[in-house]
Amino acid sequence: MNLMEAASGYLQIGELSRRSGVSTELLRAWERRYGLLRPARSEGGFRLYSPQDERRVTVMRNHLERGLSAAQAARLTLEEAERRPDEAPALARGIESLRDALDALDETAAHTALDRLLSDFSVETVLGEVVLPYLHELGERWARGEASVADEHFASNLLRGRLLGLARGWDGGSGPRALLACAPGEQHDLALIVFGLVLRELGWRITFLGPDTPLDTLDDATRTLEPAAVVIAASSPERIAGDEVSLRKLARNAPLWIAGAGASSVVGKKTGARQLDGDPLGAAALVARAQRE
Amino acid sequence: MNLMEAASGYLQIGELSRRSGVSTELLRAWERRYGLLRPARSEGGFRLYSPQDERRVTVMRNHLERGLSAAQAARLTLEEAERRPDEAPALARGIESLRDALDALDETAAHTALDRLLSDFSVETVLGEVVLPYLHELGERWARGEASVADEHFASNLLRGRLLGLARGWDGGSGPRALLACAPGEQHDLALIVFGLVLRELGWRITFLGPDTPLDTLDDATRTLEPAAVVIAASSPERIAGDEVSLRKLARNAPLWIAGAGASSVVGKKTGARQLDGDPLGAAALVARAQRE
DNA sequence: AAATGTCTGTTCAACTTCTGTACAATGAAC
DNA sequence: GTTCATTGTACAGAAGTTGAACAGACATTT
Repeated sequence: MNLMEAASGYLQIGELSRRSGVSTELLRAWERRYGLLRPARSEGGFRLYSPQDERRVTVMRNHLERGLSAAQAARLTLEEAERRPDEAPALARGIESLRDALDALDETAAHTALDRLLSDFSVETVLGEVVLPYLHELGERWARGEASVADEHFASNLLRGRLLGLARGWDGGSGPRALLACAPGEQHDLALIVFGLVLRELGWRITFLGPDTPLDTLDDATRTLEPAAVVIAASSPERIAGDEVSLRKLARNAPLWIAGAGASSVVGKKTGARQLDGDPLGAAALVARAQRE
Repeated sequence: MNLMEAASGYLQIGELSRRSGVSTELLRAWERRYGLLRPARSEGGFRLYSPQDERRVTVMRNHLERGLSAAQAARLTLEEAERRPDEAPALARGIESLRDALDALDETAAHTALDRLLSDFSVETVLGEVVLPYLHELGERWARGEASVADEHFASNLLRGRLLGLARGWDGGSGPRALLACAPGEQHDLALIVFGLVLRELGWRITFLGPDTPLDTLDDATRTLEPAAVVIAASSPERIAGDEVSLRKLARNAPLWIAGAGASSVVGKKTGARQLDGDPLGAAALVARAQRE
């Protein structure tokens, strides 16, 4: 790295190319064709890329990897860069007021914050950018002993109410049906509700049996409804670990998925169940893709 | 995948084909034959599919799998897409479907839209972000001659019914009492009902005397109920302009507020009445604050 | 001065998509 | 049985898109 780069944090095209894995020719082409980058220039005319430019290249590559055409990827990258100063703070503010309200056990303020968010952003955005991050954070604070049981209950109940409100009518329509339930003893249903909402957006009909569902109840429902997917949420292995036989029976009647930290112990050939990890958004996409095949 | 990004990411036909499992030829055929998709075009003429298009393909496939013919499936898909225009923030979507329903004099659809809104949002949000803006817009269209008397009556009556439904039990509880009435000759009570609902949310008990209330009736009620506030709605000055004496008498027995465009001519020291201007939400907050002092 | 890196502008080849037409399989209508 | 519309698929030739390459001039470093 030369002096200019070291001092200012600016990169020449070669170094940016090495870091990003995009050839120098292509970096110039993206600049010329889509205006993706606006590097400053040295006295001699060399391009000097800022850290923001570097991030744009990363974002551009991510979009390309998802299958967008170069032109679309560039447009989207620029749009996001444009929008970031506007939308991101609004979302951040929303998250903050929601957290403050929930921490203060202030129901009215929490609803107001959610009203605000849902009026400004789509349901998917609110779920993915606010609700899930908040639940994650709450879980971590609870694990560290920073959040009380009361906090956790209050927030869960309030959010559950709102999410179930959004879920109204989610079993209507004509798409494939998914049967959702929490494993026996499992009380945490929020992430599963979010998962159902996202799957609903993908055109599915959702039947939700709620927390603490006995496996034979689930089996009955499976025979009746003949769903295209059955999803069981289990936050720890012991919820279902002893019940491989029931699971195997379930998996014979419908594609069976186990979600949550308790999944890994029972998935596989023994039970015929498949694992759903990661966030509810990605999980929903995965289930939908599997159904199409 | 970040759903917010996906919201504006346009796909070319090849990528949509890979994701949906429908061949490119067939995608084009569905567009040509049934108008199933309406992709935008790039400068060079390439089809650019929106996430809504992607969802339509999913729905179309669902219908086909259930044995419908392609033509029927497409027709159904288009109908459903018409009914469920997603992606927009929930509140904006709600406003639009309410307006569409009221403009079409479609009572069922209007109630459905309101149900949806009230299940997704708090009463105050629905009032402030939907009902009041709609009434305002309707008033303007009426002034420009774009809305007929029938439109205005239909919308008013339907909304009045819903609002009074929300108002059920609003005189119960233990908070301060407000006495609400429209001035003599005044028929427009909707904004006053909204005002009452918001005040109710703030913990007040509401007594509502309705449109066209004689001032001496109001005076009787004031002596009986001893309210913490009396609010008179008057959309034009002549409703009350000649009655300063009655107003003065009223104001001696309870804090008196005059709301609406007719207020300014009579407020002040002469009558002891105070003005309430602006929107009902702000007005309610103002009355509540005044009472606390 | 030599070596290396970067500049602009142009060209190219691989790939994708476009439009339009054609065709085979299916099943309903006559 | 024949006719006909429906529907998924196939192909040809033109055009759009995009990553890569090259040439000749200039910049920077050693």
